[in-house]
Amino acid sequence: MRHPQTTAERHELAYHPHCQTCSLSSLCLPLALKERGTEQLDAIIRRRAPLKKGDILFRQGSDFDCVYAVRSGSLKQVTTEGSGEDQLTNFYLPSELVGLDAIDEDRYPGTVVALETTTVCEIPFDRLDRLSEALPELRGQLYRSMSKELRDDRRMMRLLSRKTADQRLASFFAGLSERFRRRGYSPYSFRLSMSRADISNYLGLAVETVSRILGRFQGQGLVAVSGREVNILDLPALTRLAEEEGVH
Amino acid sequence: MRHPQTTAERHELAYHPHCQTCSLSSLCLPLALKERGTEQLDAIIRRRAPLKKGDILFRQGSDFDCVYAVRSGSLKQVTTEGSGEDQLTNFYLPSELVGLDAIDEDRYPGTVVALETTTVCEIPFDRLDRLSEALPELRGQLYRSMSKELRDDRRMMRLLSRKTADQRLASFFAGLSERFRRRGYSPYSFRLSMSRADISNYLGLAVETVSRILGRFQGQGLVAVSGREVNILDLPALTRLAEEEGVH
DNA sequence: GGGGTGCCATGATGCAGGTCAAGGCACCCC
DNA sequence: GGGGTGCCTTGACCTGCATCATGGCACCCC
Repeated sequence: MRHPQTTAERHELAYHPHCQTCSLSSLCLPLALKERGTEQLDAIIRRRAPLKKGDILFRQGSDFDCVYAVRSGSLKQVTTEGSGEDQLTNFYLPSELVGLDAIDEDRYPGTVVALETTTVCEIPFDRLDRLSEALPELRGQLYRSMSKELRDDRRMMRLLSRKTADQRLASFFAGLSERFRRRGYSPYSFRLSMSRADISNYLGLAVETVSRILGRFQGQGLVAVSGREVNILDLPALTRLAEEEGVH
Repeated sequence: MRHPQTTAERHELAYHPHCQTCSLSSLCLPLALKERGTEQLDAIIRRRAPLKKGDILFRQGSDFDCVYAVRSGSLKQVTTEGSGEDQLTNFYLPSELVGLDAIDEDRYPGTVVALETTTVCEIPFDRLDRLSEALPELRGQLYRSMSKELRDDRRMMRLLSRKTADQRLASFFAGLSERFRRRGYSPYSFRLSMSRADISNYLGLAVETVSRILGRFQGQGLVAVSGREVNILDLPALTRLAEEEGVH
């Protein structure tokens, strides 16, 4: 994804790698915390060397001990089951928490891979849990993060079971656009960090279908796509298309 | 769903309607709690009059204040979006928690309806949250419940995006069987509390497809179905079929 | 009994999107 | 330059499942 604030972030990383000064604190875990709480949270967070594109944050089946907050870049979660093909279950953008679905079984249920150069904050879950005892706001934020992920999953199920290929792609772009907007980036112009194959896998379509529909959208003046560079030309129409009911 | 313990449960309801004596305590929230904690949890739980088939536990969009633990019976969660058709996102069985996906937005994201006579325990979330401050085991159990639901959702996404109609139905029956087994009921013989329409909606199929495939399964000696009465004849084969990779 | 209603089954037909195959373009390394 | 590799696009064809339509059965109420 594009990083208009790259320079600022580099500066911040070098000099104040703390929640207090992180540009994401209003979206991320510290959201509801007061000064003191943020400091305490900060104390248990470990920085990690940036991941390069294709680097693995953790592997499916390995022991769960940390959740990760995305600081910059993006990742995908991939689950392999049985003799089967992979299923891409999620993309993660800055401020989102990775690994919450591992708490229950104490093992990560999928492999998480960086889609580009990516930095994350590593948070040992047992310490986070203990800290959430003393900080009701942190606890609430954790509950909310998980609850939001549940809601998003339900939306995804709806997409997969009731929407046509066109609507899936429209939803995907509208969703990305919205996520960028909330993070302060342009909702109209961005660079995809994921390949067509990733998108099609995530949306439950064939790569060819994604390609064709993107072409069609282009023809209809909805978007302008060139490789991974995306310009959304008619967001309202895209949103309308995404919300229209499936033909089922 | 069938209730071999109905008499015992009625007895329990009348005389000791408490977590301490609930037959589900080893599956439900009190799972990891000690005596003392169970009592405290018990103190904030409200009983509710049993719901009859078709009764609504709460409506989509109404204010969130409680989560509910299913005590007996079963429910479905239905989400209506836009101008559209309903999407059935979940079935809930005894010991499962309903409403966890409402925390984030403070409104229930779907309507929850009883599929048969159903009793639930009503738990005000703010009090549960506060109690989870003092009881780390309760907190852990809450985190685990949500995490498990996240994992189940991912499995559902996989089902919806990669599995054929046959595999979806095989997964559905194998899953139900497993859930009954864990609750101490027969994994081979049970009564569906949901209609074919519910099943097809949940699995992202047409009712007709469900009907046809059930017929085929019957012919193959996998199950014997008569109305809502189900006998699983070859669970291993069903499981194998469910796990086979989609043809995509 | 007759007719209404809800739920399920089955048959005929069509289409959205998967599959297979081939080609284009950017980039890299020898 | 040439050839390899990764990623995307486009075209031709085919199939799994939705859709439409009809009928059966159980149950209820008049």
